[in-house]
Amino acid sequence: MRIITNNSANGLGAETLRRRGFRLTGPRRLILEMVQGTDRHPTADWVHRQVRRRLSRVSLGTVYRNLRLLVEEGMIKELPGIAGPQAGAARFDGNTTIHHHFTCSECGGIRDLSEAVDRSLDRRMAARTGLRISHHRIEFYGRCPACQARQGRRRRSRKRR
Amino acid sequence: MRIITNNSANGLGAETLRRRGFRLTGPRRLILEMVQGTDRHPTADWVHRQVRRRLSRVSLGTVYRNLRLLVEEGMIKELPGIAGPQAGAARFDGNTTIHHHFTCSECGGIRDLSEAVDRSLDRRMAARTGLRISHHRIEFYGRCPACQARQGRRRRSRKRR
DNA sequence: CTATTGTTAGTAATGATTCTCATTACGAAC
DNA sequence: GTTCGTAATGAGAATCATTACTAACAATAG
Repeated sequence: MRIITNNSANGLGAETLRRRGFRLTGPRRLILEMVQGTDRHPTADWVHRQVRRRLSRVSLGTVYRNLRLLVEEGMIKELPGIAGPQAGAARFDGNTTIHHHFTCSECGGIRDLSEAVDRSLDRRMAARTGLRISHHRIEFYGRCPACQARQGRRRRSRKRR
Repeated sequence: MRIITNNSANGLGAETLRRRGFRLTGPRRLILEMVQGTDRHPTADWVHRQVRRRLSRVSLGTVYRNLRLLVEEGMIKELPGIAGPQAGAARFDGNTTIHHHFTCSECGGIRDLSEAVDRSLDRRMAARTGLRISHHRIEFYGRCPACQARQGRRRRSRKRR
């Protein structure tokens, strides 16, 4: 499985941003870089911790404000949260192309899948249901290699979140 | 599009419940009925309001406790939350069969789709990635008929949650 | 009947997120 | 470079969803 990283390589440069009516300030640039520079589908809190390592006075509110802004501008995406353990916190994704996910139902980790997206599925489903469909996303579930290694020996202690 | 309702029709009767070590008490029975009796993928809060109409002293804590319990017992499911407006609250589903969803990206409403699930996709993806996949779920996105009718005239006022 | 365990309402506590507001940074015009 | 309007920020309060805790009560086993 190839992990899609897709750093930097989206068409929006600093000029585009300025044209759109907002500046690429220090905190904002760092927040964007952090989300784009990882494939961990980070939470706001994780981004905050990372940003602080370089700009220590950045507040959590600023991180949230800018994550929302970047989502609105289409520069990053917000994932539908995961159910079960670790739910409750929003996850963000610097890879704005449509792609599928594999979610480990044990540890809650999410991996991008690089498999091609079947656009014809949208058309077929639209035809059958009469709905206007813009796109779809497939979520695969199972146990990730790491959790498999841990071989369910320890009877799965049910931990919340 | 057919809406899957699937009330009542799962193999677990009252005896099974008792055997499993918990009683189908008044509040608990109502909570289960409410989730199974709707296709709205309700939040805990919605269930609470409904239950109260019949048993007014039921507390919100009881609703949460029992929803989690019913999920653990496999009698209902918890959905991966939706992104964007209205995110932040867990959604539950009385239809425990694997099925796909259509999410309106405008109002956040979720509909069940009755289309067959392609199990071979799991096998193919597992072969390609080496992951152990138990199942998948397809989320379709678009605007629902109701929101389409509202024809984006009113420039979409961005409401949060 | 009595000990044990399950269930509850009510409420406090927590975690994630948003909001408010006073302050600061920036860019354009003078 | 001073001034002015606006965008952006940090800090903390407020809000929302959820969980944890507690004391009381009910069902059940022995």
